[in-house]
Amino acid sequence: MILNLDFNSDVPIYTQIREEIIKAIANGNLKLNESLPSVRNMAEEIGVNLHTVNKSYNLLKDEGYINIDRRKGAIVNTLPLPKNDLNDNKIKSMLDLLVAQTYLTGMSREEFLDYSNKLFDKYGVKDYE
Amino acid sequence: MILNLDFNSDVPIYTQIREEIIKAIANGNLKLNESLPSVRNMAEEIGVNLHTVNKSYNLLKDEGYINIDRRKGAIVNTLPLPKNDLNDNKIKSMLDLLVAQTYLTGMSREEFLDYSNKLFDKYGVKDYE
Amino acid sequence: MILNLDFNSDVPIYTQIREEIIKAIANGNLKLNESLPSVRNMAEEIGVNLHTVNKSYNLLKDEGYINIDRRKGAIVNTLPLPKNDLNDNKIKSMLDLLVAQTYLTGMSREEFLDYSNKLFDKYGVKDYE
Amino acid sequence: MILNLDFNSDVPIYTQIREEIIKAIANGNLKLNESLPSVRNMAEEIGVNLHTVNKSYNLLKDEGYINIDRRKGAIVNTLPLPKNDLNDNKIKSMLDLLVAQTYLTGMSREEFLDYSNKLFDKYGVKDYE
DNA sequence: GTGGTCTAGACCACG
DNA sequence: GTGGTCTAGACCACA
Repeated sequence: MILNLDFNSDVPIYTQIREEIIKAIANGNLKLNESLPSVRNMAEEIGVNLHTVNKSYNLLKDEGYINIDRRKGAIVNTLPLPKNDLNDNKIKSMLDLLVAQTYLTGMSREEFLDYSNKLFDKYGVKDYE
Repeated sequence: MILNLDFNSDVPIYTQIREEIIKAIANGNLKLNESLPSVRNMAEEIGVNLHTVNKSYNLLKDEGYINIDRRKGAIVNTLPLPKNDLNDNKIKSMLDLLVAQTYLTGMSREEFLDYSNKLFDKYGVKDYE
Repeated sequence: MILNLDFNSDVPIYTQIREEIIKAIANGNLKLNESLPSVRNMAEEIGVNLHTVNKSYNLLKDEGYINIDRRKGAIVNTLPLPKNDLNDNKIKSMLDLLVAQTYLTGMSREEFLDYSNKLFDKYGVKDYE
Repeated sequence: MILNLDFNSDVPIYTQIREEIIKAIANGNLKLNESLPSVRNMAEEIGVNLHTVNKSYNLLKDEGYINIDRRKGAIVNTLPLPKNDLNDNKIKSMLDLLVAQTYLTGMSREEFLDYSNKLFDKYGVKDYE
């Protein structure tokens, strides 16, 4: 389990861990129903505090990406996640800001959509099933 | 100048101000070369400290969205912004995460692209000129 | 950590702090990967507000001289800094003005170059490695 | 009299005017004993306040670069300026900082000296007379 | 214990 | 009247 973390970033470590795990699930590095490393192992592996990893796992649980089972530890949830208005709205709100920035910084609509498509390809073909 | 702020959010207020202003520029509520309210006016209007607004303005200046002119105060920069690798990479990195989340939460590629297109329409037709 | 500050100067204190730290790094008083005093300690030591020191540290971070690590505080970056056109241009622009002034005030080219060489000697022999 | 000013810079306008005039004198665009434009004309030409130009001229006078004569207005002083410890120390102090930054940002001593020599060439050959 | 954020209020530099 | 700087003091997020 390799996470790409930047300790000099002003993005909190627990947020970075959350984001890296989401990407890992999306691109298949973490398979459905697979167990994540234990909080303790993960913390040791990447050299951060137990609390930090714990916070990330709890975030991911609250958002529905993983389940935390007393016996089996943290496991990736079956996908797609049950529809969830909160997640949906968060995504749309982020997308709104992102498109505004894209528009203002001169990246074309076409370039944006192309790049989006490339990312969807990377993450799977679920929408074509 | 109405900004949609959530004082209970854990997103810093100066970040929210920054984001709201970017959207306002993109959708034309703030016109090119138009002056933004002075730091003090804006602060009073939205009920925060002037330093908070000041921090937002300086962020926007550093990112190229506005200029701070000693004579005229803060004014919207002419667009599109000069190409800027930093902004570009930030956008692509955000998009990566966003698509991962979209993919996992069951929003389809089509829905995502449709929504993106709607946002681009909202923000202008620059790419069809 | 002794900084040479002039509270009566019209150069802002945070700028003076920035400059003193740059010199301290260059002449080895601050070693690579060494931690700088915490914002609060430094502020107390030199008798200014912690926000003033904070601003200096953030400037230095933005310019690449130091990193601010959530775990270890502010630490001197490994050198030389990654090539950076912005810094490069700033230096050349300052040098332009400086040579103009030197030329007009009667300091000879030779004296200027000698003094420069002495300063390079003081700051290390990196360029002879 | 063309001055290269940046109204979005955080360097005060009067400072920029001062610096541009120093460079203009050094490279011969302003000849010795030549009159500078009147405060009023200069202000109109570059679109700034009278006070701003006035402040620049007074600075230049205090530093010895120009003389201000009631009848003839501001005229470039004969060069080189009379030796002046204040100016000398200012230059050495700026040079110190500049070399520190150069050293840390990886520009080599050779490149620095080469560039300095080029600038001296641009500004004249006084030191070889 | 570290830096990050925010507030309140003051004075100054600039144009 | 504008933003820039600085102070004092508080609370929070993070690790």
